[in-house]
Amino acid sequence: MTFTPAEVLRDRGIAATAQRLAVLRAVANSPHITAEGVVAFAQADIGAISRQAVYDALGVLVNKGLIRRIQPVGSPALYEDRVADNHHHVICRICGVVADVDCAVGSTPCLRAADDMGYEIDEAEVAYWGRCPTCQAEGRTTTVLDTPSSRRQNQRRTRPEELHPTHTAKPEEISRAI
Amino acid sequence: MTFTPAEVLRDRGIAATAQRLAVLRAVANSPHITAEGVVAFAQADIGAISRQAVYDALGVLVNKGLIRRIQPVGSPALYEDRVADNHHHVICRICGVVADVDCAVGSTPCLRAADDMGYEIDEAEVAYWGRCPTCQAEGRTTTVLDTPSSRRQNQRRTRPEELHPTHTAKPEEISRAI
DNA sequence: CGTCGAATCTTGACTGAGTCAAGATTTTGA
DNA sequence: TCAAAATCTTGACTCAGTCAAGATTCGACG
Ligand SMILES: [Mn+2]
Ligand SMILES: [Mn+2]
Ligand SMILES: [Zn+2]
Ligand SMILES: [Zn+2]
Repeated sequence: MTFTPAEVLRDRGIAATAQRLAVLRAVANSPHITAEGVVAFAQADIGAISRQAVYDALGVLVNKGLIRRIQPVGSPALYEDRVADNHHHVICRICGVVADVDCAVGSTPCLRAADDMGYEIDEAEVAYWGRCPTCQAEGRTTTVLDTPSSRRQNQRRTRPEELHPTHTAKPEEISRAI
Repeated sequence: MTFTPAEVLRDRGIAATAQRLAVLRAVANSPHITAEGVVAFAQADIGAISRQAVYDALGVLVNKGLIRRIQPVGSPALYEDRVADNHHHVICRICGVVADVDCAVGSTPCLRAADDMGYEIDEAEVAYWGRCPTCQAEGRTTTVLDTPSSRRQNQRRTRPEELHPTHTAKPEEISRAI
């Protein structure tokens, strides 16, 4: 037995409104979509929906585990319906495009810190940073994500590893890494 | 030979202004401080400084590698001067407090995705999520980070793993994890 | 030392992404 | 069917940060 989206919503204990169903379709249709993107899609889909309703729907759908919210630095939140698996995201430093990646290290990689500082740790969230195939092909080496004022401060060609020093590694170190 | 902060700044090719030195002192004084925190500290320190000057200074100091910016979800950016090593952050889901953690898996953990999607990956950024010792001691189990509207939607006791499904693991899985 | 151009700082308006609050509408389960 | 609860609409509002233009300061050079 397969369930309609409306049944899935009621099963989770929330009302199956036209707005929520439209939001669900928007997210299913375009992975890593922004809230504004959902607004546009859903308005085209069902004719009208308020921005607040979209934010509310995205919020409960995230809480109920039907969709996932990711919040890359420097970008508004993105939503996707790929919730069943463990996956991370790789973000292009140049153009900001986001892609899914599985993690190499088993099913719960990096889920232990060297010293947990007394915290009960239940999740390790990983964001990979790099340069996407398109930006490589176009030979782009400067970010288009910087603001004009930071670009002013930063006339030299910025090498990415200078921006994000943590866990920076040379290619051969990457090969060695577990 | 040890260098004065002013010398360090000039060495990196930027002017040693009173504002930048005050920002540097603010960050050195309180790890994981917000920009607003820096404004307050620096104003007490040198009498007056504009908010824009603080943002500008934080920006160039980050670009020059003298300080590090971290941007936890749901929090304004935080700044610290611990830049020499690889370290990550663990964030309390209940109260939002941030602590430093080293990563367990060698010096470049998680720096390889299963499939790099054609990206040139140069960094893996890890955020650990959990419950801090204080919140454990106080027996707090509900977030104080949610907004009122999301709290309205979310009457049941929220178990953290329901909020952040990625890399969720039971304790025994954590023990098994590399 | 003084000077001068570049770098930096101040001021104040402005933006994007998201939230709040109150009242109207819709959904659901009895 | 019908009311109570949940949800949606509207429009103001907030927060963190950015923009732009002009004033001030820094520091390399003479
Ligand atoms: Mn994804
Ligand atoms: Mn830190
Ligand atoms: Zn790109
Ligand atoms: Zn806490």
